Amino acid sequence: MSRSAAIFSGPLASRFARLNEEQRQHLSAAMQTRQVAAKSTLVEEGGDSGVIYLMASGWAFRHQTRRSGSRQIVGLVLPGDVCNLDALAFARADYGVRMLTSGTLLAIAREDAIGLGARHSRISELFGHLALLENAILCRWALCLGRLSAQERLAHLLCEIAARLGCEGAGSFDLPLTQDQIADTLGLTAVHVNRVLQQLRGQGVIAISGKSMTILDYLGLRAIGDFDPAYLHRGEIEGDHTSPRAREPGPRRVRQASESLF
Amino acid sequence: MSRSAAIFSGPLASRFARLNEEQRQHLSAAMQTRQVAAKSTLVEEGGDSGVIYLMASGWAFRHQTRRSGSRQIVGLVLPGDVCNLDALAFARADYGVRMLTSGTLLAIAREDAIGLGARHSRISELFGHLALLENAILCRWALCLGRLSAQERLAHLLCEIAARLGCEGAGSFDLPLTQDQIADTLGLTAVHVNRVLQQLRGQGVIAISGKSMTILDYLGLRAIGDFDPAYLHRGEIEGDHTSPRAREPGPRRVRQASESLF
DNA sequence: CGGGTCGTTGACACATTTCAAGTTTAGTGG
DNA sequence: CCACTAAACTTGAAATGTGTCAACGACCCG
Repeated sequence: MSRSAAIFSGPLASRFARLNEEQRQHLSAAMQTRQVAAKSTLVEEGGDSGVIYLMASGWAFRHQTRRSGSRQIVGLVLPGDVCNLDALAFARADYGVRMLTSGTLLAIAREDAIGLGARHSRISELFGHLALLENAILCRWALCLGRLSAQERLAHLLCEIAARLGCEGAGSFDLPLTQDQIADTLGLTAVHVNRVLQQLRGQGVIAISGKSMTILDYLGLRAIGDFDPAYLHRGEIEGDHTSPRAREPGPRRVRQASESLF
Repeated sequence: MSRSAAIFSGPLASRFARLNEEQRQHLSAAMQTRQVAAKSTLVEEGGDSGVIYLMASGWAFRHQTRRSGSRQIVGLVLPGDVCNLDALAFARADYGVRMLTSGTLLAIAREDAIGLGARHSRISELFGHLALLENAILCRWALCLGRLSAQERLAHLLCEIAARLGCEGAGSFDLPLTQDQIADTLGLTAVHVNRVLQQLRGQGVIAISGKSMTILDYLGLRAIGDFDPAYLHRGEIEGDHTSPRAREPGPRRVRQASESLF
């Protein structure tokens, strides 16, 4: 029966579409739902990562801190994302995770997630793909941090958020980030983020009222931020079960080293 | 038998220490050795990623390019690393990979690697851990790019390279990067990299002659770059088979949702 | 009503870039 | 082995994007 359907609803559903009902049952049997408040800390930087969290609803961010105190946000966790995948490999968290909004999490013990991965190749494959998707996003962030101007970075970030939320094109969404947090994401200061936001407003590509961000000219914003959504690989993880046979475990011929790979 | 011992020698051995002889046999049966010249392109940015490369000896870098032409190096591939792990998940490469030196690669067809991962949970677990290790490094690079000064970034990069090469403490190693490539790694210009290198030489923490980089004062360099090697998780991936039983697939009790995870 | 967080604005400082010209080094062909 | 060329490295002066410091206003929540 569809107990799993109840848990994997909304944004989580598409991320876990590749699993069959049985696999989803195994996962949901090991998971617990938890409501958390805005600003609550899910994972302490450098702390023990005994639990892995899935974001069912709400936003969070991953952050690293220097001894000097300055902070860099190294990832945004949107609905459907895993908060701390790195717990699968490492017992100690490299980054902290804090909620931006209140939200609903699914929690699974680290050892249980590892065990499920070991016993179900599709689950472990899914974890791997999610990790590689995070890598792709981090690579792009490195490009933005290293080679884009402040205005370009801001435009790029807004495009990425819109794309990951699935609300591309002109439209509005709630942006629960303070200018301080945007600055820590883009490697800028809050003062400068403020000025650049007003530039973008002045150019008529975005509009802001409170926490609500409206993209007035999506193509313009894309052009400013040099944004190409290919790196997000949307549809590649979610929709892959259009050809599920090719991925089934089982006897498979492995190419011998004598044949040419080149 | 120990054909795999011949293939997984040197730096690759420690990375694959977690696999048993049988699993290494499966991998090596699907792999081919290839010698490549310096500056050769392994993966084209945006191109098809049909083959996954392991670096047995030599250095390479991963890079992404903007439409404007400016380039960011998003990863260094050192001996023992996988060049393009992302091929496991995506058919199209997000980044290009080019050799810095001549080198020896082990190549495996994308589908074969996926198939091996599906049939051997330890292999797929290993892939996952390597992906998460890259993730940890990328997070740190984001912190460096966003929040460190030019001198700090350069010191941090040199510390990271020394640590990943396993030659920590004072010592020399060949650094096959041009100042241009260092600049593209750190989000700076080559001119500025040159100036900062000379600052570090003036402070007596490093010495350069040709391609040879000598760290004269490792602790000083660490202090300048705010470097803490914890994020490299050395020993955690390689040495994990101190407790291999805990990782064996097989019957495992999964905590029920009624128990508390919190 | 009060206090803190967040946003806004201005003037100034500075790290890094840009531009430009040289020098050294490495690679290549005769 | 030398001559030649391109790539890599150096150095200086000037331009500029972003940071810093400081003050004030708006908003929210208790």
